[in-house]
Amino acid sequence: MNEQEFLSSYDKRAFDAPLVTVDAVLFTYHEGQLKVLLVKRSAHPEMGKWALPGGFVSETEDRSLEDTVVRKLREKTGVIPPYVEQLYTFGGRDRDKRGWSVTVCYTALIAHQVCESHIESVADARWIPFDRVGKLELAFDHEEIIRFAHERLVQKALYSIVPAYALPEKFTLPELQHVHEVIIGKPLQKKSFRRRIEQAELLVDTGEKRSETGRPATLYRMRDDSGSHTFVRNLEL
Amino acid sequence: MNEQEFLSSYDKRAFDAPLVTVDAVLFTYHEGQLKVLLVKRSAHPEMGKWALPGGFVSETEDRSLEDTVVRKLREKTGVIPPYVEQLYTFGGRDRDKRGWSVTVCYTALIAHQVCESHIESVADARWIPFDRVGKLELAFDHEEIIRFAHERLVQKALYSIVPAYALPEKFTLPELQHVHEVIIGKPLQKKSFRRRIEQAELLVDTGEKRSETGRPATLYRMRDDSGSHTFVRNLEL
DNA sequence: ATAATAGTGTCTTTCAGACATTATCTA
DNA sequence: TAGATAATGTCTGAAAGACACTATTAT
Repeated sequence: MNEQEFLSSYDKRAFDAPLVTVDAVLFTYHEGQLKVLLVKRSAHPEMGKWALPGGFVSETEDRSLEDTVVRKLREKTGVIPPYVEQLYTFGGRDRDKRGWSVTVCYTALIAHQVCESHIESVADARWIPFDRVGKLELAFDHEEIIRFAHERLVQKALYSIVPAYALPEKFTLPELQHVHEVIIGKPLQKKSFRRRIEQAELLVDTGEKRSETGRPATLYRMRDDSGSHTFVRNLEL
Repeated sequence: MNEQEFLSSYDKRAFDAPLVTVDAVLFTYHEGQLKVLLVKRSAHPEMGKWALPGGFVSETEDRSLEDTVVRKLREKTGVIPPYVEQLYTFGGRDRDKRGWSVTVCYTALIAHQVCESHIESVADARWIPFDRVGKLELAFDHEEIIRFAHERLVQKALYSIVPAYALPEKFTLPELQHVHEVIIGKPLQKKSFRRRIEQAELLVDTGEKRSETGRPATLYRMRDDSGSHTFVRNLEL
């Protein structure tokens, strides 16, 4: 038998295969807090519980796993988040009552403001403060997944400015520092924080200032590639 | 309908699901080189090409994805590698001619010596120098996966001593440094390399020495948790 | 003694921590 | 002018880079 013959006689459905889903831990920064997007399950199993946005791969709509996660996130937020990165794949016999299952999980970040109106229009989606995730009963192993995503995000906050994707296009340095502080749960040295970002030239001065109370702060914008920059030395935990 | 009723009437096979496989990039250090374990495919598709060790999840044998990868690696090497970590999940419509597929990939490390005899007994498995991977025509997207695993391993070599898992239980510091140098493709400062390992107390002096030519080198053993230690500062790339 | 490899001493450089000081706004 | 917040100056400390030097073996 040659490969052509093999492929034309091959039937994927003849084998037991795990369920495959894609889930996203979408973080944002709002009202001084780190928040996670959760969706109330409207179908069995685990109906009524809060869960991560996600769902099954569509063999017709999706060419890749990224397509799946982006499609799912756009359904809930109305936009494509500027930062989407694969987190980890959780798989096992017992994590879903329907049978052996695999979920490919992503971490995503977005500015609260750009999806606020759309999320309010989606009845089942809500931003939940990260601090309160422990108080909810989440579906499947989604609480574990959120904790895992958070741990990874803490590391990123120590050696990159990836958390900037949780802010609007223009933001101030004190704002960005506060996002980092909220993520890692500890205050940072203002000087150290600014110095490393300046030296690596990761932000562009927009020329604008934002004034609330006190001295107005400079508004910056990320450079195109500054999300992928990693400092050689971590901030202290 | 309640959840019980839902579950008893649920049929996984009623839905189109991607193929799910698990693959491993198993590295070792031998003859001064970094090598990768490859397996010659004996079945369609891509029959005859070199591929990563791996295969389908077994719903009966495996309780988790780690079970699958460990089972597959033990089949080829005869032992369970001391370091197995999830790398990335590659998925898409076109990566496997059988249809939409997902492969959950792992990076693993092992000492050459502990599996040498078993691999020689497995007709289809071979250690390939990492440098020569580009010259082979690999199955599926396995070359891309190996490059990805290597990039991740380079990072680990800069901020951890994870590469030590590619060595036997007892090894010398110059040996370990050379593994790091071969991985990152660049010489390192002897003093810097030793200093950080000593300060973090990651290795235990076995009291033994190894003598080849020149001054005998101290033989060390890893501490139980030293694989998970990360230095706060990277070595220079 | 020489060659070879292991291991140390020590000065320089880099960059984060600490924290005082100055700058710029509003009320 | 006082209060608030933004931004800087500058000293200290920790850890890596560079590279010369010493130590221990075999021949």
